[in-house]
Amino acid sequence: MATRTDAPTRREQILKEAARLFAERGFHGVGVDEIGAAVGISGPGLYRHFAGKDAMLAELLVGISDSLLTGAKRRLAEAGSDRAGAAGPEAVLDSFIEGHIDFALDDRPLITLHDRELDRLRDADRKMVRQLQRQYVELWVGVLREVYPALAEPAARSAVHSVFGLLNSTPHLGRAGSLPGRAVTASLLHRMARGAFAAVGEEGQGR
Amino acid sequence: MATRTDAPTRREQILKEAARLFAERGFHGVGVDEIGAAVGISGPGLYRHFAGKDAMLAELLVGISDSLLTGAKRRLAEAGSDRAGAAGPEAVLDSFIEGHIDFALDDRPLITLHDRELDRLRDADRKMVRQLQRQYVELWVGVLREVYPALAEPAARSAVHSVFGLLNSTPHLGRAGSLPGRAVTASLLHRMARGAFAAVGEEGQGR
DNA sequence: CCTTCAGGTTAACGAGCGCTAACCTCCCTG
DNA sequence: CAGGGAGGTTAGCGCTCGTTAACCTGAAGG
Repeated sequence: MATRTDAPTRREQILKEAARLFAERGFHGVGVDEIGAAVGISGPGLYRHFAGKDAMLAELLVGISDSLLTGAKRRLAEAGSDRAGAAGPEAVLDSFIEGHIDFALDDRPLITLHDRELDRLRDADRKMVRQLQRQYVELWVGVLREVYPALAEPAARSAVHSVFGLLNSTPHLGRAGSLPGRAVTASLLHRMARGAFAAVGEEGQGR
Repeated sequence: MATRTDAPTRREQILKEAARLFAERGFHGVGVDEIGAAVGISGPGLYRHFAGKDAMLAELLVGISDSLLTGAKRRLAEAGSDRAGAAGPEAVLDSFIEGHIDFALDDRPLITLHDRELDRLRDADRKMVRQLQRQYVELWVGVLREVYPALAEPAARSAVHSVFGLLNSTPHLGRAGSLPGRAVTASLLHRMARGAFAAVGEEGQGR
């Protein structure tokens, strides 16, 4: 039933290494020979698995966006049928934040690619990615406006984008695993995201 | 005494257009012919003004980092001798945030380059940029820990980087000037930044 | 009026890179 | 045991792109 068979296949190896290299040196900055070398084969052997370099980037970016959106949908559904039948929108928002942080911490190369190399896609793929991204944003906006009903929609959308910027800052935090521990970092990011939302959601706060 | 004479010279035209193009399509994604065409001359005429394409990027990135650092130093000094002789650290923090937002809103292409193409520099330039960046971060960390003395230094540094991510999200906000007005956006970003800092600065906040 | 020089121009070279062609070699199946 | 396809290999083509070379030109200065 699942589209994948069993073990981490060659394709996935390639995708993983390509993601890392693209994030490190940029899409144009890495050659197919390097990607091949990273998985033990050399150069054009990649073309047995992908139609071209562009196809790798496309599959990565679509995969990222789809994964984020799917995760958010799942979390929304789970919250709707969690315990008593209706967990508050606050819980959903926390769940969204948690999911995004997990992604940002576990797949840092992907999160880097996500907003860096999108323009290198051909039109069809780029539109697909953007549509998935927009759906993801809309889920956040909807939940956010449930938590803070006074928040206007444009402001909510801007706030969501800004919090994405905050959460996606993980690549800049520790160049070489100097993070003070994954759980600590996750908690810090989570509190900051909630604080940022609260600051725009609760209007009329002077100082 | 100033290193520049008077009017926006050709060099500056080139730098401005190069910044825009690099931000749009990436350093490797734009050719020298395009940069030349953007300022009315064609192709290798650029080499009368710059040693090469790398030199343009280097000058841009060093200029950005230096400008941010210089601005922060000035704001810190101004606050120290502002009115009564000692404006609170909160005012300095607000001033830092305001300055960074101005930069992020006025020079979006540069802010994009800032954390996107740094790895394409040769070692000497990259070290210079990183040193300037670190000094800038340290100024923020110092002020932040004055405002929130309970905040440990690693957490403060992470928080600063994360807020940079938040403030630097401006390129994702409105693709084509769909922002709800510059002042409104600036205010929103400012409140979110303060809210994010407050959330980590004031410990022991349950929910 | 001749020189000089800043600031252009076009032609062309050389390197790098994506991709294809042609070939090889297991392993699996009938 | 034939054979065929999956998954490699190396050689090489063609194009792009950064950079250089050689040449041109108009304006300032003695």
